[in-house]
Amino acid sequence: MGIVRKTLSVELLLNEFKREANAISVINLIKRLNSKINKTTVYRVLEKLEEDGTLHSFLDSDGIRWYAKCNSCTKSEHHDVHPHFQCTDCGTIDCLSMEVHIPSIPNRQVIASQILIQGKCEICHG
Amino acid sequence: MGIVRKTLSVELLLNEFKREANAISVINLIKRLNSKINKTTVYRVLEKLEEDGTLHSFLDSDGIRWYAKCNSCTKSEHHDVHPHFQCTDCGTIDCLSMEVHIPSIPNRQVIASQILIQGKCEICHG
DNA sequence: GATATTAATGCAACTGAGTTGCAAATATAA
DNA sequence: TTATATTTGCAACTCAGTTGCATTAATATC
Repeated sequence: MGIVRKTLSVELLLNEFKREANAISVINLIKRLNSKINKTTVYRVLEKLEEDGTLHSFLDSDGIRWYAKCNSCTKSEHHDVHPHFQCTDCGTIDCLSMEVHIPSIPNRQVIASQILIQGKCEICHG
Repeated sequence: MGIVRKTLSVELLLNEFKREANAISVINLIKRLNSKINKTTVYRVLEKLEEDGTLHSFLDSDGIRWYAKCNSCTKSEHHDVHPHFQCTDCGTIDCLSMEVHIPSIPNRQVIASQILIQGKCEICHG
């Protein structure tokens, strides 16, 4: 159903993404907003923001859920299909603004793909 | 440390992969071998078989761990780097014997990548 | 602005995949 | 055959994420 009411929880969560260029794990968001929002609410608001096309989510190599801003998605069309890059040193994840071409596969219909690239980020690589 | 002793648990688990072309989730293996092997042992043996380069593991879009046979990996070299395809209808996952090219990224060092493609498999696509 | 309606929230308890510590069992070396 | 070191089962635990329900708060209506 997406976000219907402009509540404090929605505002606080959107704020976190305004001042953060990278993706943020749900675990981290729960910690950051610990004194202000209940963890159940964090999960529920994030889910709605994803439905709206405001955020998108994905899992890292440990199965932990992360969220990041969408660039040009809407409620009906989610076209934020890019790889995510996780630094093996600092753990930071960010969205890569590039396309990885998935070749078509005989007798199969490709609907979506999730790509997680692991390596050293700009800072830790140096 | 990998597999050191040829135990019944190792044999039973390897058997499951001998008669299965596709990947198998740990959950499924625990169910299949429920009366024969304790779940802790299933996790531990799979871990060792992965160290040996006999199996490789990955997570699906729900964060559930799956295992599949390796083709040409050894204890020291794991080069089974291929995408996995999960059918959104039947849930089956299999390894795709193709390479997806990950372009090099400025100022970053790419170490590994995990690609999960979702769509309709050969059977469900029909 | 006051009140009714409905969505959103907090809380506590739960779920389920995966892990840990330890004593008992079993494969291999001696 | 016995010693020793690995493997196993069990029970209890961890922790991310979910559920049900009563309470609170945002919006619509009067």
